[in-house]
Amino acid sequence: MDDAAKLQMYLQTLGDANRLKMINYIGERECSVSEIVESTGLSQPLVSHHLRTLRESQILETERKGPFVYYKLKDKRLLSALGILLEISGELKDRKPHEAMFCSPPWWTSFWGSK
Amino acid sequence: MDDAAKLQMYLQTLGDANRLKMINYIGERECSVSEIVESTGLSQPLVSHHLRTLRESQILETERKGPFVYYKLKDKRLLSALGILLEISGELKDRKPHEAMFCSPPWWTSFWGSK
DNA sequence: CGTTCATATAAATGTTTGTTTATATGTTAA
DNA sequence: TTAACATATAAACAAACATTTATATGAACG
Repeated sequence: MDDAAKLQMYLQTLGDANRLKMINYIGERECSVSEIVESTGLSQPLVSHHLRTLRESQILETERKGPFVYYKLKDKRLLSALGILLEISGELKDRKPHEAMFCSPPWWTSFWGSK
Repeated sequence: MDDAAKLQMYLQTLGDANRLKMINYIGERECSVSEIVESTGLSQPLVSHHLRTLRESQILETERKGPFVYYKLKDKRLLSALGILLEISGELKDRKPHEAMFCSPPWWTSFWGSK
């Protein structure tokens, strides 16, 4: 797998509303599956499925603690990149720019409906 | 359309190998469709179709000059963001990092098979 | 051990998406 | 206006993907 393919896979994985919601909720923290299920309002199997995708794309990594499995970002630089992209896309037609969501905390408040 | 949706759309559009190839070829320049067709080796209708997607996502913008239509990036910051993402994804399993493709020229040589 | 809780997987379904083939629109020049 | 070139669109098809429902694995605790 060459670098173009890696980048493509990485971006494709990011380009899903529910997965972005999850990444946004996780941020710089470490979250259990049930926490993500609850905060996103998505079904448990759906969350688990997307988490698998995110893990296989190596965007998230896991650690088991007792009965819980915790997910966190593998590379925090992702937040910077998403910050830029959010800025760019936020300036597109029919809406104006605003505070950055990604980048540095607290950016996980109020935009995605995550609590 | 809220910002989450915009970001999602933006990322989804980026997450395609052929579209990335085209963006990579265009870079900071302004390119005609036939130039892109030739450099990518893709069929003309396919290129035209992807260019439409990129234009509708407001990643590219167009200018007509005589019989030619030129496409260029609407926001050059995209290259910085892609630079970060390329760095991150390049460090993933089964391959090691290397020079950045996006960011500053000449990053459009040699990685995508674009000439 | 057997029950309960947390998470993962499988099969089934409907939708979206990329690609091809064929054709149309638009521009220039003779 | 007709011919030649540049680009765009449409229909048709196949493959990929997100989602649901149902079930399985795995850990803790009585």
